[in-house]
Amino acid sequence: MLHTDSAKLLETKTGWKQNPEAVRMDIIKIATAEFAQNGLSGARVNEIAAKTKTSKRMIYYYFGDKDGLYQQVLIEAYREVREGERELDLEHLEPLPALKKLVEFTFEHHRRNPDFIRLVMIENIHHGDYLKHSPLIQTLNQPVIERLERIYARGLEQQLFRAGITALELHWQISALSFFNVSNEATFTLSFGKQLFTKAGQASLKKQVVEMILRFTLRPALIEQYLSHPQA
Amino acid sequence: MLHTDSAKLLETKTGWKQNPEAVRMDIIKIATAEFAQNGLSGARVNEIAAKTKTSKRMIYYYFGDKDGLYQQVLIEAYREVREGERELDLEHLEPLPALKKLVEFTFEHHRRNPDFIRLVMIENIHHGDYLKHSPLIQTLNQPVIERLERIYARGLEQQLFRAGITALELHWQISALSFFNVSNEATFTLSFGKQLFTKAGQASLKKQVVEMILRFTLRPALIEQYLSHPQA
DNA sequence: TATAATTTGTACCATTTGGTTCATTTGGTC
DNA sequence: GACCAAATGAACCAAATGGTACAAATTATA
Repeated sequence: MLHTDSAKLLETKTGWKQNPEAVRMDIIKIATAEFAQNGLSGARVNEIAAKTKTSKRMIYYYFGDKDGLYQQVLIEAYREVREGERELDLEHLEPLPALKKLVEFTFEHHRRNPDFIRLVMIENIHHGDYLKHSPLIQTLNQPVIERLERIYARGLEQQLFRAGITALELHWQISALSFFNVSNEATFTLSFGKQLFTKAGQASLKKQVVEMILRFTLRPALIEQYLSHPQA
Repeated sequence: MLHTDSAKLLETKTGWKQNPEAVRMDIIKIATAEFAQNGLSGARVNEIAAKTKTSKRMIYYYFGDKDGLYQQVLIEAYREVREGERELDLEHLEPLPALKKLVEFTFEHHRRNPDFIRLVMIENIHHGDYLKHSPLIQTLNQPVIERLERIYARGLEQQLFRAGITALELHWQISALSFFNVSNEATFTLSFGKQLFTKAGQASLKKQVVEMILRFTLRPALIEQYLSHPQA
C-alpha cells in the first residue's frame, strides 16, 4: 500500500530497481517542511516518517539520526535557493538597473521561499551549530558578493555610485531588509497591524527598499535625476 | 537548603512572609534565558526548575503549564525592552540629530538584548501564536511609531526631510537593519566570515545603517551638506 | 489554639520520542 | 537457481518529558 505511489517514482530504470536518490529526496522534501514548520526539536521523526513514502527505518538508514537529517535538509535548502539566484543575469545591464533588479529579486526571492527563511532562522537559534560542520556554505555564498562587487565597481567607474561602500556591507543591508520582511511578519503584524503585509503594503515596501539602497549608493547629485518622484 | 538564598528575597515584609511576586520573577528570569537559548520545545521544564530557587511544582502552580510560562516570559521581555526605550528623550533635539540618535540607539539596544531578539525569533517561528493571545503588545509598541512620527513631521516642517515617507515604514526599516544584525549573526558569519561582527565591523555597520536611514530621509540636496564624508 | 487557605516538596506516572533489533524482501550476479 | 549485498518493514525499547497526586508546612484568621 505504501508502495502504490512510490513505485512510479522508483521504476525509472528496468522493472522495480531501487532508486535511493529518489527516496532520499522524498525524505528531505518532507523533512524540510516539517523542520521549517516546527524547528529542530519541535519536529518529530515519527511525523516526518509518516508523511514520507517510505518508513522511519529508512530515515535512519540514510541519515543516521535526526541531527543528520536536519543537517542535510539545511544544506539542500541553501543549495536550492542559491541555485535559483544563479539564473539572474546582471552583467549585461547598466550598474543602476542591475542593482535595482538585484534588490527587487532578492526581496521577492525571500518572500517566495519562506521555508528557507524559517530554516535559516532556526539555524540561527542554534547558533549555526549544524552549518558549522559543512564547509560547503562559504563556497555556496561567495558568488553573491562577487556579483555585487562587479556591479559596484562598474558604477564607480561610471561615477554613478559614491565611493566608500563595500559590497559585503551592501549585501548585508539588502539581505537584512529582505529577510526581516519574511522572518518577522508575525510579530510585526501583531505589534503594528497588517498594513505592510497586504499586497499593496508589500509592493510599497519593496519600492521603498529599492529606493533605500539606491539612495544609499548613488552619488547625491544624481538622486533626483535618476529616481522618479511622482508626488513631489 | 533551597531556602538559604530565597529566604533573603522573601522576607521583605515581617518574618517569613511568602512573596509570590519574587518567586514568579525568579522563575521568569531563568525561563527567559532557557527559552531564548533552546526555543519553546527545546527548553526543558525540569531544567528551568532545577536552575530556579524554587521547584517545578511552583512553575505549574504559577503558570499552569509550559506554554503559559513561555507566554509570560514573552510578555515580560517585551515590556522590559520597551521600558528601556522610554528613557530616550528625542523631543528636545532637532529632527536630524533626533533621527540619528534613534537609529543608533535602536541598533545598540538590539545588540545589547540578544535574548529578547532570540525570543522574538522563536515567537515568529511559532507564527506569533502565543503573542496573539495578549492584546497588550499593540499598546506596548504604539509609542515607538508615534515618536518617530513626531520627528518626521518636524523634519518635514523644516524642509529637511523629503515627503512621501511613512513613519511605519521607516520604523520597519530601522528595525529590519537592527534586528537582522543580531538575529542572523551566526549564519552570516558562516557564510561570509566574521568581518562585520568584530568591534570595528559593528562600528562601521552602525555608521552605515545610520547613513542609510538619513540618506533615505533627507532631501537629496541637503545630503552633502549634512553628512560628513571623510575620505572623498 | 482550632481551622481554613495558601504555598511548597517528594515521589510518581503516562505518554512521547528518538532510536534499534531482527527478520525479510529484492535485485543483481555467477 | 544459489548466493550475496543492498534495501525495507514491523514491532519494540529505554530514556526523557510534561504534568500530577498527595501530603506537609506555613500563614492568616476567628
